[in-house]
Amino acid sequence: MVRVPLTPEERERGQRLGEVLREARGPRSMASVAAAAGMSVETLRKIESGRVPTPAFFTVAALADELALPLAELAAACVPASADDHPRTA
Amino acid sequence: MVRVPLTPEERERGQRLGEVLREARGPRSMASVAAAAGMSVETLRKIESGRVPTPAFFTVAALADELALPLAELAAACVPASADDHPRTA
DNA sequence: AGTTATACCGGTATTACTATCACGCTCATG
DNA sequence: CATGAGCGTGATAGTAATACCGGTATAACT
Repeated sequence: MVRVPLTPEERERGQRLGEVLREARGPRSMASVAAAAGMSVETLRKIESGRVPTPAFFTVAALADELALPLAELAAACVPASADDHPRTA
Repeated sequence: MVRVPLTPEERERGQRLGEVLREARGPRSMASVAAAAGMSVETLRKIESGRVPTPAFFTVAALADELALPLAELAAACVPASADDHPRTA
């Protein structure tokens, strides 16, 4: 296996990412946000629904910027809080 | 064309991303950073060298976390300063 | 009823990312 | 000289992201 398929954990993480983004979009339409962020509506829909669990960095960055969502907060929201991979500051 | 190839601008942006990451890695070896961030050394090398201009969001997030680099700063460093895509506050 | 706007879904096409392998280069050390 | 660590490059393989298309459903408004 050259490229390992996405694990269920990664897919769940993608779902959380999508939920946070949808939350942040609020009442705005998918079309306007997608256009403002420079991507197709299909892509935004798949990201929000979690069907694209690991979007490109700049895709997420453009969305976060457009939605005034801090990137760090967005990344942190995707980790289930107890799954800390760097507990050296704990 | 269903999926548009990456533009030269996107590739340059990827090169800047790689440069910032390499800068942040400092004297640490690629192998240790890649292992700590959960990816192969080849992947890290390609990202740093800009040969992978648009890595996955969580790949970059893991690297930034490992290198103690703020995600927002990293994203901001990839925009050539004058190319502001949201001049509505200007 | 017809139109418009929004959103969801499946399929399809094309490109890009991730990983492994293999080889070459440089430098330091024995 | 041999060896090893670290970095670079190319080929190969397999999965995923992005975009376009057509169809469907719901709600609001004329």
